[in-house]
Amino acid sequence: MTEWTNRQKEIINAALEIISTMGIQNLTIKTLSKWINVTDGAIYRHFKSKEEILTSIAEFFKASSTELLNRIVSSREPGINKIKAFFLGRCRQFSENRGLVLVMFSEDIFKGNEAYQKKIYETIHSHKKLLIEAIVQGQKEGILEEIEPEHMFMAVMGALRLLVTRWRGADFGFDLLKEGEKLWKSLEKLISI
Amino acid sequence: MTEWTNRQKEIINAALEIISTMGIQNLTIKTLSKWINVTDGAIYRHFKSKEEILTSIAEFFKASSTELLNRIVSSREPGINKIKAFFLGRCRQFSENRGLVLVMFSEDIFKGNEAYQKKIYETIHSHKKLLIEAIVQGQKEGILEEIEPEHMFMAVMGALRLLVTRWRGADFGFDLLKEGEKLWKSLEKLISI
DNA sequence: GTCTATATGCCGATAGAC
DNA sequence: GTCTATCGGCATATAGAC
Repeated sequence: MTEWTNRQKEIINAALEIISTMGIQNLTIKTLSKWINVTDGAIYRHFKSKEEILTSIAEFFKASSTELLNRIVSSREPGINKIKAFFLGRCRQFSENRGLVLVMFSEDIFKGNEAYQKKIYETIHSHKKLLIEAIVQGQKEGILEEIEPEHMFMAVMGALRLLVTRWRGADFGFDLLKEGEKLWKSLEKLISI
Repeated sequence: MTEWTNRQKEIINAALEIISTMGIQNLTIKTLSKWINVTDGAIYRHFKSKEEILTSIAEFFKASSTELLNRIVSSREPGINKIKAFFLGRCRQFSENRGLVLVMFSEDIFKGNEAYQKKIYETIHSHKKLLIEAIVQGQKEGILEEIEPEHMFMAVMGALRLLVTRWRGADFGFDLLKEGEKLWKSLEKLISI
């Protein structure tokens, strides 16, 4: 399933809003149907199960972030610029759709939904692969420190994750992109030679 | 509550085991009572609610990690050694009790249990404060890069978190302490001048 | 497509016998 | 302290009228 009806899109967006404002725990068929002003039974006209809704969210996430990544990878920029573009692109993406934060940073939440987990895992993994290629490229260009590329990946993405976690903890109360830019400047100092 | 009966300790440990093997979703009074071979009603002789069990887990976490941290802080080591000791100490701690991983890295999971969240939040926050003091100390000693201490904290602890997440994803199938040591060597290169 | 009504199951928690 | 039995609540999902 890669094409959705308008109602389906409405449901997916509502689910993302509920997740980001009230937490995944409160995403039930009931809260979802109330959100878009229909009764709970009506939801099942559009999705055959709650699991299918979650899987659709995973597909939405994949579609919207793969686009960002492909744009970056196909550019002929130095490795470090690619990493920066990804780092800040993610900040922008999260700012625009807060629901995606939870989708991406929730290893436990969706336990039990294998289709969902598999898709998220694949997506994150392919991103990781491409970023590590950019790191290797940067090392070859003599700009990045010569450490295990995977370790550099962990430092950069781990820092981003903590920033986003703090942002959520602060109820999205600061400008993620602005703070992301500051953080990136610090990280750049660390990873550059 | 800071002292527990044997049965209570048994229940707390069982809960941690269930969380680490089957996920927090499957921690119910029923799975818990089955795990230690009593009926569900019997649990309520030892804890008055499920919430109280979770809060006890938070207290257990606090007790076991504060001890580590105090030992480190009171030492007269250079700042960077303190950070290293904390980093590897955490790896060791998680290796010894896998349940603690989920306790620490689960912003969402325990939503709804305010007592739990508050305690975990306080604990993590006090650790962060002490670590940042160690970073500032290291910068004064001229050993660590002169960037925003908070950003260095995020890079180091974020990387640790991703390592631990990978460890869990691999079903604890590699030696966390060993991989942690490798990761630390890389991080040391990044943050040192 | 949406409504109301309902089936089914699991959850946390309690009562009372032993 | 543990047992069995049970309550009330809420979850997903279905059936049938409109």
